[in-house]
Amino acid sequence: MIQNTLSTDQSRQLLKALADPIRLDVIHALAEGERCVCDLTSALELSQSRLSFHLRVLREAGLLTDRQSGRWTYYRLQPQAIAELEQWLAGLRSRCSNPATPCSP
Amino acid sequence: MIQNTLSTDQSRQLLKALADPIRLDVIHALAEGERCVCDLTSALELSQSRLSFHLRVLREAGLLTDRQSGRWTYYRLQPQAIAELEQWLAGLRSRCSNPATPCSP
DNA sequence: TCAATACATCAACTTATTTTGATCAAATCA
DNA sequence: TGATTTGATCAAAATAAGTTGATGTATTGA
Repeated sequence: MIQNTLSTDQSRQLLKALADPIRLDVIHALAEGERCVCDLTSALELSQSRLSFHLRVLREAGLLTDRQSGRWTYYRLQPQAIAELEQWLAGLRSRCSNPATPCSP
Repeated sequence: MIQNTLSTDQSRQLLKALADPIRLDVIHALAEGERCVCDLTSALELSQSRLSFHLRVLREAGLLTDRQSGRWTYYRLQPQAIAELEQWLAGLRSRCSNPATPCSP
């Protein structure tokens, strides 16, 4: 059995990080593997500081890790963060027994 | 095989709806079954309009349904909405092959 | 060393979300 | 009927999130 280690705060941070179209674009752009920021900037046609802001949100949520190499910073997905969120949601759902028994007619 | 019918917009709406502590409280308060708004108001110690606002967000995201009975409105969870979000996340994750092959040393 | 490139960060601004207090409509009860 | 209760909705205020343009630091290459 897999243990769910996400706190509610971590989960909320993940949910919020994923609830943004630009950040989903970033995730899709990184689906094939890691890329440097300048590459993402031109691929997504975003200003440097704007992209940097969203990369930080994703990184702080645990969805991305970064790696320095020379003057480039490479970002990479952490798909297990998504898996953990899935598990957290499954836990939430399992607590929602929803007995479908109305309190009153 | 289960089809994932959520659009990106629906998923974002669900993610956003779940990324709020008050709304998670509401979900937990409804875990045992449906409750009327006045009951939730006192259970969660929220002002009426504040709770009403969050109920609407949850309802519009598809996480709750409501039912009128006399002068009460009963809200109930739709756990399948969470299940659909889990599936959407699984799809997102599956697209993140993450080959772990750095572009450069 | 000097100029250029990559990228983080900051402050000011804009936009979106949430909260508050008030008003309103429907249902019920005296 | 008139008073009460439930709960939605609205406008204004408060707060949070995102954007912009500028500045700063590290690295590299000329």
